[in-house]
Amino acid sequence: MGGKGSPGEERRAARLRRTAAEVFGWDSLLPHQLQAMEAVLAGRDTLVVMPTGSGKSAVYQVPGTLLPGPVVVVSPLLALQRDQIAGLPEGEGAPGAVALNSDLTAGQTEDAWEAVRRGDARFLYLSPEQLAKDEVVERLAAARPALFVVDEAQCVSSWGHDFRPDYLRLEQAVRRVGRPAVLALTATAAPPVRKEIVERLGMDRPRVTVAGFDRPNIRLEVRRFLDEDERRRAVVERAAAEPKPGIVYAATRKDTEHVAGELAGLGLAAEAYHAGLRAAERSRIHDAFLAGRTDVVVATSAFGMGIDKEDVRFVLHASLPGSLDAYYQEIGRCGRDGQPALAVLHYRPEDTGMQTYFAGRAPARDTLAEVADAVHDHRADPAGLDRLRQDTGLSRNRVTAAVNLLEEAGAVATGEEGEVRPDAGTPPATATDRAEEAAEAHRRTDRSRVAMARAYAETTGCRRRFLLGYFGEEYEAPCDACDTCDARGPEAAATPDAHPAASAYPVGARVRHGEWGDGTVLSEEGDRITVLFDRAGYRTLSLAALADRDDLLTVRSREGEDE
DNA sequence: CGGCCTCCCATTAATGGGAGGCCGGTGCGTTAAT
Repeated sequence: MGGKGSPGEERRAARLRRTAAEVFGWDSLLPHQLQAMEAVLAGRDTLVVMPTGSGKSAVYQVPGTLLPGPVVVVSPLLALQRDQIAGLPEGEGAPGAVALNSDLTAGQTEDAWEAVRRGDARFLYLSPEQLAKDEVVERLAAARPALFVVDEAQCVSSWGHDFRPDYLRLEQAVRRVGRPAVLALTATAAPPVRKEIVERLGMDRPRVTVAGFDRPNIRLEVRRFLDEDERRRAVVERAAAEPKPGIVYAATRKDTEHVAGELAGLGLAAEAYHAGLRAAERSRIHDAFLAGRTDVVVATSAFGMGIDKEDVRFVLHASLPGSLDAYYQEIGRCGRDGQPALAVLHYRPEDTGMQTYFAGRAPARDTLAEVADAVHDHRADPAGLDRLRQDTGLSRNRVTAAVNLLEEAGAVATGEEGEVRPDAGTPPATATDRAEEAAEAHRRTDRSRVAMARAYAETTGCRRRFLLGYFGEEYEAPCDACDTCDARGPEAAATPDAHPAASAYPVGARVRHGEWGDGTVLSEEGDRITVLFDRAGYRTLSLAALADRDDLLTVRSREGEDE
């Protein structure tokens, strides 16, 4: 930033400003927005991490209007696709948009493609699953897209490994449609998540724009409980007492019903929300909340994406979330108007049990072996995912997840037409072993994320400092807006004095540990540092112990240096 | 891994306790049955 740039940059900035004003009616662009838009317009791969409501969509909409071809936008929810299209300007000079998904009849699908072909639809919204279909990829390639956008890009990391494995196959899709520039957008991504997004999408030396994470108007609290009934009572009482509207996140569908029932019994307009409800019921609750007719929605993690409501006053958690990535995303839904808001985590040590269970599910060895065998059987004439599914009788998702792991293990590779080729030097049994190791590494990482969420719940230091440190931002405590800063007073809560050994392991340094391998130093809190190991996940290490054994953790390079 | 439900048993007949088993979150797309 700073206004100085090459003549090319200046010209691009001027075009972007003019388009923003004339087509979209936006008179000013934020520095972060403009910076990312310039990179996109110049054809660079770009990663943008910016809070919801700060104009993230504009980063592709404005340059997308100026680019010479259609813009593919991968979006995880059909409801989100509809919202995005509804939010685009209409009228003369405005770019058209279509969504391609299972809502459409065959005729509507043809009409949509025709609109893309004629250039009437400049933005084309798709789920990652659509891009798993050869026909869709071929038609897209023929349309010569100028930009490939991945919205809610944290899904690559959070859903790609199991729940929606097509997220890990977007790189193939990008290549097959002609390798346009890639733009990844997300509101919440810790450094390792950013790294994974860049790697998994095959982004090339991307321009990275990260807006500040701190949300100073959100007060942070954690309450610890031993007894489940006491916790539940505390959640209900707090939700009843605080200014409305608010959201309560619970771990299970049953819990949402239970808490919503109790709140309704107190006379509040409270609703339970989870994926087990019928679609009509879900959208009714969603709309009522946005319209201000609901006091409290008690929900599982299903509720949230696409909630753009400014005046949410609190987000309570009725149990430990699976990661701080998820937690920060969820609490980020309150206080968007800048007015005081509240985030309280109600925690029991037992909560880690269920989160670890959720984190612990990897494909069965039998599944991996069957898929590895099927790929090997087709080595003379490599098969696509559909054929592998027929051969194995496994579900589409399972086959895709297994192929992803085999590919990560270097045992198979996907070709230009979606065909899966075995590596000639890797017999199926070896491929299965290696894929299993890759799955185990993901499991360890997921479990270490649960451990980090627990560490947040149990920290005695400033909560804001802990959270921001997780997202790679240094913060000088006290924040004066969290329970630990309140309890200890400004002096006690201040950033603890660094241990003398801390300077040996600066934040961002790449390190190697005797047992856990390579990793990155994420944060330092007094006498401890937290390191994210590539294979072993998050670990907290005592600086005193490290000082005693200076060969245990060695620094390989500092931040910004090449290894 | 923990919570919750069911079942069974004991026993001042209607509840209480313990053991065992099962379930637990996110969405797309496709398809079969009305």
